[in-house]
Amino acid sequence: MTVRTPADGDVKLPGARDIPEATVARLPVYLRALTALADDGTATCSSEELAMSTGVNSAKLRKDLSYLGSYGTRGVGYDVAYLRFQIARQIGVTQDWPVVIVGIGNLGHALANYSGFRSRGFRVVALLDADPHRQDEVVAGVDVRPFRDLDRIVREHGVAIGVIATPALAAQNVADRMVTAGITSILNFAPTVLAVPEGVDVRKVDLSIELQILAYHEQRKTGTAPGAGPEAAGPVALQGESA
Amino acid sequence: MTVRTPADGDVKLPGARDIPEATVARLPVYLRALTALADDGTATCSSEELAMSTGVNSAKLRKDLSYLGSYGTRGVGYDVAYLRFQIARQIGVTQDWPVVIVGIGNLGHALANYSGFRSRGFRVVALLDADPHRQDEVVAGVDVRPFRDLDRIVREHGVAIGVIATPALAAQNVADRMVTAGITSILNFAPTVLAVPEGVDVRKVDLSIELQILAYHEQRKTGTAPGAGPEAAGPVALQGESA
DNA sequence: GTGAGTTTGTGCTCACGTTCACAAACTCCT
DNA sequence: AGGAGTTTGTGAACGTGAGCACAAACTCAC
Repeated sequence: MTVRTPADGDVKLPGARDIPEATVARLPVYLRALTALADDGTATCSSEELAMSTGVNSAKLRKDLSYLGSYGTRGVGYDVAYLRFQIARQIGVTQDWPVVIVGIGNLGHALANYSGFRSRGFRVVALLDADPHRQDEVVAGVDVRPFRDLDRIVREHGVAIGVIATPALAAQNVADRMVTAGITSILNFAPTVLAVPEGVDVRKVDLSIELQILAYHEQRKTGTAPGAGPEAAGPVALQGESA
Repeated sequence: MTVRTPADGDVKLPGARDIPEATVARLPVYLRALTALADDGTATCSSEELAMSTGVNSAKLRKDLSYLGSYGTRGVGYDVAYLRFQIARQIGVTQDWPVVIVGIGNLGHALANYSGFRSRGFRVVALLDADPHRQDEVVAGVDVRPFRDLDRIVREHGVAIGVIATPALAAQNVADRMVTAGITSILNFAPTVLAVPEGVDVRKVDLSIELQILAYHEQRKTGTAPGAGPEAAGPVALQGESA
């Protein structure tokens, strides 16, 4: 459809048009579904089928894909392998991104062992922890290094993405150090709001926030109170008025 | 402002007006910030201060809070303890919700040990795993039970919220069993799209999707390729046309 | 080649969420 | 008491996203 435009001024590189944020968030889902189809040996699929297995509306899916380009064939559908590659290219996971994980507690262990990283475009190049007691360990084939090695590791491997799995109190300091080292994208599992300079992206994953959102809806579904116990109930004014 | 409406038909219970989804997702963030302020002994805070520490726009914050009711004082700000209670009440975490975690792998361990659950309105009443080898273990003071006990545990404790931390292949089956047992809210860590009946809420947390979203933006910032290596570059047609 | 059937790509409309900007309501000082 | 300063609550404008519905473009059979 870029071909259709009669006299368009801006000459963008092909495939570099800006994709809506909501669409970007769904592309990985499509990518995963397409990978599953490819593994099953399916060669072609319609937007309806793909929509079914990803849980989105088929019209929305087609519109999402149309932002990448016109990669389907009317009357036929999408070529699974081809579309898969195009999405992977747009996301940028045709090659592996080196990542560092900071904080090797329970969660850090789980992340380091998560096989989905490797298979989906990421490679853990280092596990860092400030605690010297942990620095003997070898987790998932990668040995734990002292946190002060961050700069060197980031430089050597060209790391752009960092994962924070530390307690909340350490997170901001870790983030600052990451930014100084040259990391520009951070995935934060610590329950804190991080302050970072312009140009650095932060995404946050927070377990208890997710649960609380569920609790809100759950409360609306059933009466009010959780569990089987009796309730103290009552809106109870409790008004304290400033101190 | 409900008072303002001249002749409104629907008589809702006070505090039961419907809150926009985007606002609901931010309430837990406000709650956490207010808890921190209360622990510091702060009695009062303005929307500007609260906005600062939660990383949102102050106007948005005020509008969010206005959906709960009119709990501030003009010229003064919000009473920390009072607002905190009101938000907790709206979310429904004034009492603890009992939850079950299914799948005690690396991630399950991390979740079971996560102290933020208990302190933020949730109580892990059972850890379930289908693997008999794991059923001797005691994790975080809770012992691991066989998955088939799900129904009984849900019934006994009045569990409404379940967490899935199994491999992708097992997730749908676990979800089905949860729904049958009476669970109506599911937090899914497995990288699969779950099919559930109407009335059941599912929230998904997917590590590699988060990383892929970061990768997309990272790719736009720097040139194109990740790491320090040389690039194969080129948009390369690679057009395969069906198989 | 032509017509019937299928599936994509997209214009349009509506709903939701964000942000601005300002009146209303409060405190504090004189 | 009154005015200056502060902060909330919200109407209104704007931007983004979702979904419908349909023309355009393809395949296949004859």
